[in-house]
Amino acid sequence: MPPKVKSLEDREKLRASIIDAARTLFVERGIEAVSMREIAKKINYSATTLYHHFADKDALLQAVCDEDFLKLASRMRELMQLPNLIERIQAFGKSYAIFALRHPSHYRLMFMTPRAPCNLDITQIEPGNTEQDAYAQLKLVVKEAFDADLFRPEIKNFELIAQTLWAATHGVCSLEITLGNDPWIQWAEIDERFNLMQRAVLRGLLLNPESID
Amino acid sequence: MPPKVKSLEDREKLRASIIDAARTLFVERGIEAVSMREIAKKINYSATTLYHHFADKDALLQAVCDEDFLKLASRMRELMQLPNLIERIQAFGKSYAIFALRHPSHYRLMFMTPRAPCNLDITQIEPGNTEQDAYAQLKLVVKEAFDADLFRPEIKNFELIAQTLWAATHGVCSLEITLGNDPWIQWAEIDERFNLMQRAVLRGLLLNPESID
DNA sequence: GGTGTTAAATTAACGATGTTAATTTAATTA
DNA sequence: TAATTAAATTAACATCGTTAATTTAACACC
Repeated sequence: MPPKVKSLEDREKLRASIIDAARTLFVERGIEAVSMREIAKKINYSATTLYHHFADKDALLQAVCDEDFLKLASRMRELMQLPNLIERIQAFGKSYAIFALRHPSHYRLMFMTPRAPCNLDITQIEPGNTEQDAYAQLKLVVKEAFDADLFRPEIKNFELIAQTLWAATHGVCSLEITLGNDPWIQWAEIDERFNLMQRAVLRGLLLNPESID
Repeated sequence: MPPKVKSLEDREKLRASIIDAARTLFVERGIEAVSMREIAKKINYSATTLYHHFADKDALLQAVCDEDFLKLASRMRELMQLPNLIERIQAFGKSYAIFALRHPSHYRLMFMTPRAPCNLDITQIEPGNTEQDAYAQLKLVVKEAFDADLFRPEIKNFELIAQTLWAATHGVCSLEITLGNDPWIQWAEIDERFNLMQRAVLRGLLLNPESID
């Protein structure tokens, strides 16, 4: 018994519920393990209906990621008001890590899965827009600190600094996600690992490393 | 026209050729995009033959990874003779990164794909054996440097240091693999990113950071 | 109020996948 | 020569992403 002719609002609602169902399942069991049919069944629709809202599974995945990117960006945005620049950078990293470790499957989707080079065509997110793009925000803080000569002078490129800070936190989080439960490694506590990484890399980048001791 | 009754040597040879074909295809096009039938066709066998040598696709994948882990470990092993401890640590990181970036799909298989917690049952590799386990080697160098009091004294746990060094390099490499071609980010040169990370994190960990300037 | 038109959903179907069952082939053993 | 058995094959199954064809029902107009 198919209903008919929906308002634009209803269409939007259905689209959102598809995304939510997809995310829940992706996060629960991994992307490849979830079929379009399952996603559809979860919201009591037939599989083909999904194709009226998304071109294919990849497009649906991209939509899920988009929402998550936005959420991450808005969470990050709250930290931008911290007055002390270095504290702001530290809080930024910590908040990012908490997001990653609380939503490991989201994080895997977003930053650990090589996908078609971030389909700029499909994605809704405008790169560089600090409202939407967490990386753009990181660049902003780092640039401020860079302009205030807080970093070692031989580093000429502030974007390189941002990328290094990002990679450091990403390294800790993604290793934890991939191998955190692996008996092969006797992992130290994740907090210890994160803290040491953050302190070490900052000490190595800052002009006055003792300022964070 | 099926041949028949193989010597144990022949069996081993076929097994190896399956692994090689699988690796080649996995690396070329990614794990999920490659079917058992394709792997089989590449060596002129039917798909079911693979199942006489590997329980399923995952077991075949594990076998591919095992070989790669061994290769990585043996490559690392050559560096262990460098006399200077810090140079050895640096060379270790560099060699690791070169491996990761030259064989991104291998690397993805090995360190970026959450799989059943490193099936200690299935894997051939003995964790801790420095002949087979690159991480065990890293621990060894780091412990030596730790015992020589090269690191900051407030860091009490040498394994934590090893894990931080690993995460730093992994962060740079895995971001490059996932997003290196993404127009969203204006990446600095990968060499720059690697070098800055290595210098920064070492400076942050070492008792005498100026020793690497 | 009936009649098209059209959007939204459905069922049916296609080709490909991982995997299993049943079968064939041929070398070894008795 | 006959029986056994390992190694391979072909056939088949259920499921996947996806497309085509079809049905359902709300609206616009006469």
